[in-house]
Amino acid sequence: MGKRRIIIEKIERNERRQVTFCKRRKGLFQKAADLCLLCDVKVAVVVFSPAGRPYIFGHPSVDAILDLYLTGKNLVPDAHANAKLSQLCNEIRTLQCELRNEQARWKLNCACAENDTATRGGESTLRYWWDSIDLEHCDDLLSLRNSLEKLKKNVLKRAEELSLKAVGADIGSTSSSSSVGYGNDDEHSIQKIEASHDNFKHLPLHLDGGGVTHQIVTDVIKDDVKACLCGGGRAEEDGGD
Amino acid sequence: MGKRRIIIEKIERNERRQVTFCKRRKGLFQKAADLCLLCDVKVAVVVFSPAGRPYIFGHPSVDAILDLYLTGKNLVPDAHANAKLSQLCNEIRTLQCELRNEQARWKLNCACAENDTATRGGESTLRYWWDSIDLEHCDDLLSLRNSLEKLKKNVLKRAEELSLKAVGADIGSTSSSSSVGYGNDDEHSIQKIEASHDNFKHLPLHLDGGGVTHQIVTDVIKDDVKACLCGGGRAEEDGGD
DNA sequence: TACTATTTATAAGA
DNA sequence: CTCTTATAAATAGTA
Repeated sequence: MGKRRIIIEKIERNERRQVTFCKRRKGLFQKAADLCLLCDVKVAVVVFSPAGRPYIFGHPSVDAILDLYLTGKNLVPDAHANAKLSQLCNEIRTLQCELRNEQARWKLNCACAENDTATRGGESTLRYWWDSIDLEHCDDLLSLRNSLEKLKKNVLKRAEELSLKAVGADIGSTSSSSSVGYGNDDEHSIQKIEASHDNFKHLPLHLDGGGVTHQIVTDVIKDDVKACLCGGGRAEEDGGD
Repeated sequence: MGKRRIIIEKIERNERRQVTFCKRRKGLFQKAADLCLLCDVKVAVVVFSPAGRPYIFGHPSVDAILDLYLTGKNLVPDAHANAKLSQLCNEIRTLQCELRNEQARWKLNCACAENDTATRGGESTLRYWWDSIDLEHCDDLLSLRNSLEKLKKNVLKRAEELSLKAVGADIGSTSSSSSVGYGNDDEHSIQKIEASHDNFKHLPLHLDGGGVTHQIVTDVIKDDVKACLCGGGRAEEDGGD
């Protein structure tokens, strides 16, 4: 959202990074505040600058929310599984971000090469410069895409195994989990975890909503993505563990 | 950022609120992730849905960050004062949000009244419909503005008193605060708190950056803002407590 | 700091 | 939910 698109990676120039930190920290806190008011929810945000200086936002208060979170983690571990789901989704989102970066870098190269070609027949239904890249006809990206397909299958399978292992016994028992304010959202509940596998059928493009259930899945993803980025070396085995 | 501007207040329609919650939660987590990568900082976000379901984001991990925060709070209280500053700024931001809402509501009314007038001479250098409101010539808003001026002075004064009380003794002693990773940001440090009063000279329009130092200030602000919204009843006394 | 040109995020609608 | 579209917000680069 600036004068030009940027790659989401560490900003090396110190001063610029500092400025961005201020701007985006403010933005983040504002978003958090909006979320609180609009949806009537509790939100806590803790940010540590590189130097270790803490910045916080909390509604109704950081400490109250952290208490709630930490207490709940101990008292209602199965409800807490939900949190892990969302965390996993977020980690995946971060990885996606890195993937997008790589893709963008490639496309930047391609765009330079195609530059003259594009100049004459400039019809420009394209909204972004990388729209002109045809994923199907780019060998590098094609292999990347294949790797992602594999990745998707791996994740899906792991998710299934792990969520069964982690919450299997709890699914169906609708009680015993509303002590500290933990409970069911509207009409949905823990069963959502079961349904969440479906969301992973859309990986790697649609990760929002559901989730998976275990740290290991993250590791799998990290390895696979790494493999993808290195040229699709691994990510071949379908099951493993 | 939608088809039309919305007021930041609780969405009453249940289904719509749920949708917004999902979208904005995702957005918030995405922003947090971006901040981590771009600025190489640690971020933890905890969100509790109305039903008490927890959603979290953390980099490197929620628990690690909460540990760091809670530990630091106990061990290095003066460094932790920084956090309180940022929290205060955020509360103010939330209040500002409410003010904006009131303003928007007023302007919406005004806009309806002015509607025909605007239709003919439609030069439209205006980017938003409320740009057509002239603060100087609107009696209601003028009194609001006056109240805000008073508010600003009150806050400024309180900030001074309280930051002296809270950190006074620590200013100048540059040691004793780098145990848990807490330390000075770049070249700035606790002295920043001292300088932060300056930021309040820009209240109520520019609240980012510095901060004040105590809960009471928040209360003052809340009272004054409330007074402003009720028509500028109080917020007159300059010193008070 | 403030200012814009742009890119993002999202409120509605299908 | 998911996808699209019209708009409002956020913010990168700049003076």
